Amino acid sequence: MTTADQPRRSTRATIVDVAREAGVSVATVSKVINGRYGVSESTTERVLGVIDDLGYESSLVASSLRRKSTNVIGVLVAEFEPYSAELLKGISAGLAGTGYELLAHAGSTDVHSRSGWERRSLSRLGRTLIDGAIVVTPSMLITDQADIPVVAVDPHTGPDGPATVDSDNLHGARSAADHLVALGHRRIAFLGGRPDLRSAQLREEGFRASLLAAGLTPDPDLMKVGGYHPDLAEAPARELLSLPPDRRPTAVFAANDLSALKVLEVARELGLRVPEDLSVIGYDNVPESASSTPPLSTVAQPLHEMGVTALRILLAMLAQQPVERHVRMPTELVVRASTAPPPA
Amino acid sequence: MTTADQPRRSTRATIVDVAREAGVSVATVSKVINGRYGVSESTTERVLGVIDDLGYESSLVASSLRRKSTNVIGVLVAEFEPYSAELLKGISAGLAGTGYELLAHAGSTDVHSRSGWERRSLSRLGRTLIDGAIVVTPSMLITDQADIPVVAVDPHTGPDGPATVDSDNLHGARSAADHLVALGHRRIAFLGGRPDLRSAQLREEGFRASLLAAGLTPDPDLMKVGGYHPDLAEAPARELLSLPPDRRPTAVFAANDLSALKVLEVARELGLRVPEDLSVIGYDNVPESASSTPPLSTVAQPLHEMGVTALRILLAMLAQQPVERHVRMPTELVVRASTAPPPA
DNA sequence: TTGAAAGCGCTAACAA
DNA sequence: TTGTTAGCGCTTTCAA
Repeated sequence: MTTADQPRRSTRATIVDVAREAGVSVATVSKVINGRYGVSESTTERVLGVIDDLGYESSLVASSLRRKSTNVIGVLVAEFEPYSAELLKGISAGLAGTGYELLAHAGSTDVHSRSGWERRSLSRLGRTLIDGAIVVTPSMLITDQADIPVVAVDPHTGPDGPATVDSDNLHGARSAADHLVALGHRRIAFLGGRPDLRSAQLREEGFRASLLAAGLTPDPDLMKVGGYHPDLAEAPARELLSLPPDRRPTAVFAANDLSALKVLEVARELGLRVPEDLSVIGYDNVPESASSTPPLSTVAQPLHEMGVTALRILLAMLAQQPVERHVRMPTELVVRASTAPPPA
Repeated sequence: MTTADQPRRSTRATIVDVAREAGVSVATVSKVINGRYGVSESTTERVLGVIDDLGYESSLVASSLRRKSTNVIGVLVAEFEPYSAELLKGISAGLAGTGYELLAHAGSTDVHSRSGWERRSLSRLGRTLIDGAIVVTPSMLITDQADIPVVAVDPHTGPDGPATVDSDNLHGARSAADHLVALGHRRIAFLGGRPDLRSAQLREEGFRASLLAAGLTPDPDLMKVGGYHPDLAEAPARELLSLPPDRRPTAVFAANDLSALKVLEVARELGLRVPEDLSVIGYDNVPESASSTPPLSTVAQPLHEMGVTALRILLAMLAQQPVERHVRMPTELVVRASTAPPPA
């Protein structure tokens, strides 16, 4: 049996098309779709047949607008870079069998005007498109913008915000800097992250603590901010490595792998060999860090598990179940080939 | 100045709230938001002020429903695994400055019932939520489900479907198998991909061609299908490696890295050393392949560029500009540590 | 320059 | 068991 009496529209079929074709009301079709009681078996069958014929699928947008819940989880990121991509893999894996769908939204287009994207995304999607959200490295404190459950991964600094998942940044940074110190480095630079994120502050703190414990004084000239982003890290990296040899750092601890990778790039450009002339260590252990030249020493965060955990917390919140609101995960030093003793 | 005369609602502000607060009609607020002409400067200012006070952001869902276009690009995947994540990174990077937002949708929850997810996603999101879509490894031939522009990455096999981006699978597979042959392997197994995808068929074809060219006959017992998915690849991998030593392959070419990684895992479990007892080569060069033990030899596809290209084609289609509808990208053999001459 | 009203595709009372 | 009706939050004619 073919389709409508009218010439086949080129646009997708709507519930109205189905209703007309099946000779029932729109409400009845809706009931069939959503498995509500009170539709005769014969009608159900007929409607289902038409739905099949027409290849009808309900519009997520339209039903979201009307319904209170949508069964979709939102993952809000500024952009899809290695860090958020790893979290996404974990979240996606954790989603299997939960009955939820996943919608990931990249909200910020410009590197420089990237504050507040999560507030905007949350407002635009919250309560209508998504039932709950995981927001990755929010650029500001999240309040209950959209009155949906939210968990933040690598949260913004500030007093009681949303539920959070992070890793032990203080300890992680300490272990990275300790590693450099243990190798014998004395002029160690720090290429910081986004100052608004608690993680960046803690990594700096860990760095300082390590140096102090070793009897070294962090040199203000060797402390730069790279914003966790390669584009933002390039200039400070270049400054650091362009210092005269006697003042140039023999090692740099970059607050994330992307910045560290950029340091590698700049070093190569300036003719500095890593690790012979310069040691570099990153943070995060994104997959890319293993395949750089040389492979990057770094501090591993369990990104997949952090994603899974964030999802678990969010699902518990959605199910109104009690759940811990702050989870901190361990880190691990990963020594690869970008760190070595300083040049003699 | 504080907010409403009414007790602050706990739900997000809507356009009605803004209108009430500003003492204008909803239509006027809409005009202000969308920069339409015909609103006095003073009114505009007042409305903008209220919007700011209330932290109002328009609901993507509601405006999508009413509008014809949404300025958002959809990326439709079955799940977020390394392959789609890499494409996503490329797409995300390419999106900067285009004015489009990105919404990535994971449509399939279950590994086993994963056929047709893209048809569903396309119907549910198309024309209402997204202006165009990039669909990754579609499980079926895409017709104009949603009458929005679509480009498929790693397309389904079949006659003229949507615009496509893929890489030279025939040549890539050939180079992988040639590598194994050149190392001296004679009993080479093939762990295939998803038979419905053109890429999987071509990789098998390339494999056969290589063996034939070397005067070897592909052994049907050593040809398995792994479906590109670790969960689906485990059983066939185990079968292959559990064969008696004289019939067991000395090398396996897995049709994608995820399957190859699974082979590594199974080999380890069975006490086979890689590459001493068994060589393994994958396909894709996802970042994970570089950090396995041992690092995986593989065939690189330029995944970021493929993502960027798919986006470029899609944007051209959206802009009604002429554009090539099929782009094939080159591949490159990446030899790492998982391949070596066969045991003597 | 402003607002009233219709309607996007759907769901949920409520009536019939 | 089915259909009528009233919206969800927004944009867009069209009148005022």
